[in-house]
Amino acid sequence: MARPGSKRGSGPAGSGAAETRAALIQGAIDALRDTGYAGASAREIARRAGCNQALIFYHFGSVDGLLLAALDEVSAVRLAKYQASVQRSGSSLTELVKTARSVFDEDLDRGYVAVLVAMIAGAQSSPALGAEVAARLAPWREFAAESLQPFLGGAPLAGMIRGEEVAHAIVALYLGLEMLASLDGDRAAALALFDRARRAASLLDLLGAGSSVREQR
Amino acid sequence: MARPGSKRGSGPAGSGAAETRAALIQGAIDALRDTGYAGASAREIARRAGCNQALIFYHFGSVDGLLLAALDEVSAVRLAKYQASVQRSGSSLTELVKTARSVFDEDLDRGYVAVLVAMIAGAQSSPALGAEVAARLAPWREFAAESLQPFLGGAPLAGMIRGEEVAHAIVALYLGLEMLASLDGDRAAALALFDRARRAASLLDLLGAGSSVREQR
DNA sequence: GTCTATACTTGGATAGAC
DNA sequence: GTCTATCCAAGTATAGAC
Repeated sequence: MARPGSKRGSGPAGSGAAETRAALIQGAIDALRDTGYAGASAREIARRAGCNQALIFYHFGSVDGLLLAALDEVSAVRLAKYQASVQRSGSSLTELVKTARSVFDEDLDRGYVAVLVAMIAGAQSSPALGAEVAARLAPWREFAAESLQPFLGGAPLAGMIRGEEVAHAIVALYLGLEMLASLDGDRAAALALFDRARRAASLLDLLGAGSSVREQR
Repeated sequence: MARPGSKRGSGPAGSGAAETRAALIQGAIDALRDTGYAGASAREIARRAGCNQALIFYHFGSVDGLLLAALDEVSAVRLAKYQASVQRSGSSLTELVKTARSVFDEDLDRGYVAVLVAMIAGAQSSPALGAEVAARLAPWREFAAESLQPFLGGAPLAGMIRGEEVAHAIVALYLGLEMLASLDGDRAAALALFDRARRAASLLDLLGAGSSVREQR
């Protein structure tokens, strides 16, 4: 079952074109997480991927092209996981917050949100990159809005808040918490906030228990 | 009143050492705001300051040294203004939120928070820089906690929230809103949030009107 | 204190051998 | 598809003239 067209395997494990692409993308994710956009150079990424710097340009055209592919990868993986987790958490706001907490925790471990933050920050250096990053952030924003929507329809707070506004705030808060956690090297403050939110949520769940929380219209 | 030691004035207006330092700091602020940490190179900053690239190393030792001086400048200027504004806004939460909104608006215009965001993001590239940035962020966090403290003591929500937690969330939210606004090139979503918060605050002000909102102990 | 000139390093990108 | 070699642009930093 040896793959054709691969003469030797000094690079990434497996050494087909797909494996090389995957290794480069993972190298880009690691570099963005550990050193930010400024440190995510072609040579640094290739070093982490264990292959040659020229391959970045062969497979992705440019460094920014690779970084955007890395962002795509992160977005796809995380969005799928988030959606599954949120669905599993059912219709209770308390459960949603608990899910958000564990997801945040895993994000910090894997550096997924760090990648997003680094790319948003790096996007300042070119308008074209900014547009690409914005397009990739859009699904996250929609997802936040959709996850919150069931709880805003007939909840006790109805009329006081609008879905997109809350979603915008949640996304901003998520990004900001990641920045502070990475700066401090300490996620305790962020996790404490999630715990506090969970308690507030359980209160809201109680208040809305008999009312129309689960109603559609 | 000609200053000694300055032979000619092709650089910044005035052309004393202090003027040059100020021009470089302003150039660094502009570069960080417009192009992020990755784009804030010695040559780019010097171009914006209208003077020579070598002067950065003469006056500040390194590019990072200048960027930190720029962050110092921003921190000092903004903190002074914030404190004055918050004191002027008195003891009503509604007024505090209104103040926060106008301050946020001005920050986006001048790019002050953009500088902070860029430096936090850029700090990923070196642990030493991270420590310096963290130290400069500390006063902002303390200020947020102090501003909120009068409203958390005996407010209706007392016991549900702790000051440092809220302050942490506010700072994170502020940073995140700045990131999203700069990415979108549109601050409307953020401003709408401030308006929503103001309405919520006026509700809280009403609820706490007769109670111990202003009590010290 | 400020400039020019320059040394040196790193980064993006391509050509061509294999 | 991958590697070596290389070009060129841009970056940090310093030396030395003025």
